[in-house]
Amino acid sequence: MSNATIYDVAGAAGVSLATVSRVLNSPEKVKEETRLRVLKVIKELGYRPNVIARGLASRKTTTVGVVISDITRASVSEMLGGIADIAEKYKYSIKLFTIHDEADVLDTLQNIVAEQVDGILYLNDELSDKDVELIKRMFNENKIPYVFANVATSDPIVPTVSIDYVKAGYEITKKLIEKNCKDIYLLSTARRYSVNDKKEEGYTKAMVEAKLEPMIFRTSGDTSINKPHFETFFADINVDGAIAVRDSIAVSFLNTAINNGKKVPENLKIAGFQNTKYATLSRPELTSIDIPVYDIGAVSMRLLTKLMQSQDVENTRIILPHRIINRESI
Amino acid sequence: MSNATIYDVAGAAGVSLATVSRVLNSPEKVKEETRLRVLKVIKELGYRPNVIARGLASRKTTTVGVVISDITRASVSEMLGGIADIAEKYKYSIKLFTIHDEADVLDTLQNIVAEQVDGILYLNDELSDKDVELIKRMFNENKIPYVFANVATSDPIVPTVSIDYVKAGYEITKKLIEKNCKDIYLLSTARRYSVNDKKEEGYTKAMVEAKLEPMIFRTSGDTSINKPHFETFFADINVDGAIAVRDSIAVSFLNTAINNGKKVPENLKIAGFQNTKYATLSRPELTSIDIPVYDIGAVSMRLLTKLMQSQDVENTRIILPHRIINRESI
DNA sequence: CTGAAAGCGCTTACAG
DNA sequence: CTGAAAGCGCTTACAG
Repeated sequence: MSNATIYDVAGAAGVSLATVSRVLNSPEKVKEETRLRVLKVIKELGYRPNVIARGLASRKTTTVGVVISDITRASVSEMLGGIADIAEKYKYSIKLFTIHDEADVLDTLQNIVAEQVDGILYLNDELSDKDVELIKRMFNENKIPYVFANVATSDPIVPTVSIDYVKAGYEITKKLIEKNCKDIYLLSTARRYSVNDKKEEGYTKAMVEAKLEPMIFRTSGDTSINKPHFETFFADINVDGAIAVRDSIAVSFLNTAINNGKKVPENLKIAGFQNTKYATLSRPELTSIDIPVYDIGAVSMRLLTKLMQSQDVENTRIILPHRIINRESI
Repeated sequence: MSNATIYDVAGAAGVSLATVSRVLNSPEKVKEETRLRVLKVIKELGYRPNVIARGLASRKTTTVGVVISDITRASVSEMLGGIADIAEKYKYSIKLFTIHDEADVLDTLQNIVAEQVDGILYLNDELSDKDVELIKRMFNENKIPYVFANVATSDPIVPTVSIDYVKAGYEITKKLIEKNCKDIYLLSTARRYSVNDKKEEGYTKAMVEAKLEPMIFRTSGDTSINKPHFETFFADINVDGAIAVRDSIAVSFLNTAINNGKKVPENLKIAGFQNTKYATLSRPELTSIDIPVYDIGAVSMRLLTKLMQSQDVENTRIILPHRIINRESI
């Protein structure tokens, strides 16, 4: 079946292999009659150019590397969906790379470069500015275009697609304040993610503006760990508002609150981040900030295609809109 | 940096490029002294072999293709995690392919073959036996090893890693029957997935054995669609037990039941499939069948590595264990 | 143990 | 518009 090579096609069509190659890559240079004949043979033989050989000869692999740190996080698959759809549209293949240790990040990056991808998409929300600097230098040295997706960096040069997490944190906090909450906690993660830092920044700004004291409670994203944390929390803390950096944390907090006799939203208002299925499946349903994860993936990939084709890009720092989805918990 | 080629290394080490290649691929054939010298130069120059050139010359790309139909499903990312971990261990790269239309499946498969991957992992739970037949033939013709992950096929030849969905469906139904439920519904999807068919098969078997009438209610996985379905359901149906093919469907059903005055588990018992976070975040917490998604990915990938290296594999149809996680909803 | 040479399946100037 | 030839960066028999 499709183990025919370009020589087989050339032979059967009575042309040289150069002409077959042109039919595929710059058809306008081939006389229509010849082109049609070659195309016919290609179809009959089920010929598909060997992508590897083409990659070596042309020095373009039409492959992008997608780098992910924690692949098991739910939002990743949705973002991959956006990436895959756009990649397909522009005929790029996707190679997946996972990074575990901060330790071997450099080694992994070198491997990725050796894989000869035409561009790189870096998905990550827990990168420090130092990491970003390292990655940036690495890719620049090898002249390989890259885009960060859903990374909150302060570097003004790095191509990024994200939302404005500071603003989102600010807005949702403001909303609770307007509803007369005074003791508003931010439920964040013990591990520092750059995007959570931004949410905290927005939260803190709103609190300080309202002359309220910012209070950040750090716990784990793992329900079995945060549940006991929240139990002790309710034992001795006054709280009438809470914003969690993830929906799942918000729902876990909400359930514990109800167990402890709190009425939501009457005397405790809760909001989450990400607007996942958790938000609609909780009782009461959760107000949450919708983050266009699919779009972040798709727009990143689109931006990367432009960069790979050296197109002029007016803006390499793209902020996508978020919005608050109002439900019953506020 | 790492734009050095094998020629640069050979030159700097005073050997031929063949020797450099041997140091990398069959070091035992090279005198230790020479090997050490070459290795030193490789390190100094930061040389990494061009993966594409190697792929062309050796006809092995050390890349596996992972084919996914619905990439946005939550279980996919966990399965990818298992795949990625094992792939890394055995030094394989992962190329991702998504299939949308049943229509162009053949075309996509041909593309994948043209990508010269050494093996293919097919993740899918909605394949018909006819599709499986097609895919099988395609890959066999091109002599490319493959494994189906989480696919329920009846074909006894196809390499597969999955759980016994019939048994799981049977066991959970039996459990409800033992708890004296009589009117037990299976909440399944309108769209037919092969794994859901298996769950239905097990459910039906248990019901018939107990001389109860099997009743399958088909709805959507989308909460906004199934919620109104469930509202009308409760308007005129007697039910004291329900098994949903997914946790999210179970939780949606559970919430609607409670809204309609049902007491769970007192007069309605509910179970789900997959044991996701939804199960622990619902009130009451959901009893669910745990499916080792990460393991399915990891074991599939491991099996594929064996197949790619033409190792003798005693068993190419692997059934992983599942178990019922008992919580409050039963 | 090592090197010279052919070859993997393409692309792409260079002639004509 | 088309063909002959060099080359992409490796691997791998084949000699020695």
